[in-house]
Amino acid sequence: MTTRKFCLSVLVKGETTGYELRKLSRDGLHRYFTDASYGSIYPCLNKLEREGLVTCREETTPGKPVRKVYTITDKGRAAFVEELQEPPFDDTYRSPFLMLALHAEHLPPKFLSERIDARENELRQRIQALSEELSICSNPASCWTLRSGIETMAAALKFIENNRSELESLSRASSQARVQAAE
Amino acid sequence: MTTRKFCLSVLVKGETTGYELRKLSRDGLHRYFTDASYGSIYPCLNKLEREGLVTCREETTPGKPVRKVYTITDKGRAAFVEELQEPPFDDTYRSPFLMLALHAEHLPPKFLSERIDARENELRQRIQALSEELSICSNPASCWTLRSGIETMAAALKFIENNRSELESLSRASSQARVQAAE
DNA sequence: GCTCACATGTAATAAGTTACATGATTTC
DNA sequence: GAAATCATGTAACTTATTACATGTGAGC
Repeated sequence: MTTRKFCLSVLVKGETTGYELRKLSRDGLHRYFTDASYGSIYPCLNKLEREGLVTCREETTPGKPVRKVYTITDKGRAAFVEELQEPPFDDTYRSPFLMLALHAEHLPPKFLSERIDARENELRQRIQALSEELSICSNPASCWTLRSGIETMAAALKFIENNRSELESLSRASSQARVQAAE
Repeated sequence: MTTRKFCLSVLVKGETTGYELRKLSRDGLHRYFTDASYGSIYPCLNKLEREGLVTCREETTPGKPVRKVYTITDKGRAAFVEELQEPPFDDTYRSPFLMLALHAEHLPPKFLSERIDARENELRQRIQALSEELSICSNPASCWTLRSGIETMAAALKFIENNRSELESLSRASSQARVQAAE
């Protein structure tokens, strides 16, 4: 259902292909909604076509594989607006990083620091990606959504930057304790 | 795998039951990591027991159903620390709310406003729940994680409060346009 | 008398992931 | 010559959800 909404969400804004959909689900704004693989996208597009919510045409560019370009229909547009108004509504946040933070005392200091670095970089990259998208964005609702993401992630990043030393101390302290206990 | 890490994450901090695990996965800090149902928790606990990572004892309180209380073993503790250091590490955020924001123009103004209210309330409730947990929290790593969650959600809430009118205008404007087009 | 909280568990079903299969072109 | 990008798709597998099954006690 997530994949379906995601596909329709992209398609109401314009034509696209399965290959592009997967990229969109990993790179930009749509990362907020899904992280879909080929194995879910292609069957989904076929199903949408069977239901008459999208149409498909094949495009041949010389020297490239055939692309199947999907276009949403009026029926598809109506169905999407309907489905948007159906539950579920609750946002979910799954954070392997915060799971690590929670158990910082049991992790090797080096591993923890590397993970914190990686998380900071991940946030910086995503903030930058969304900022770039924002700078060329003309649709007001898309801009709003991008700004929301940027500000939230900026807050998350700032918290880590300001407080990481505390977490790293915990890891070092209990790491030393383990070494001493072993002696 | 999410459910497994979640169960072990709770169990390293202390004994618990399947019933409690489900509540924890919905209410407090652990909402960040999973939202597990009985159908995933009970089979997971049985598997952990078979693997020797937890032990189980039955507790009978007069007038109440039998509770199966699970305790992590040394082997379980070691396995958890190992598994924590395995991928995946990427945080994922799934936001049906931002999906609505993105398509604000196509939604009825009343529905949108109700959803924004609901999202604000959801954030306020979660911030309050985490703040309460923080006020009685003694473990430094747990405090860190709670504060991280509180600050990030506070930023998300503030953004919505400051910018919701913009989104609501978009919805009203296109709603009026649809009415005029119909006339 | 009804509903909620406590408490465990299974079976059918839905959904998505991973790995595989295929193949051309471009870049290093 | 290797790797990356473009491009579509399937099959086996894993995982989790939903609904069901069962039963007690407390509060309204």
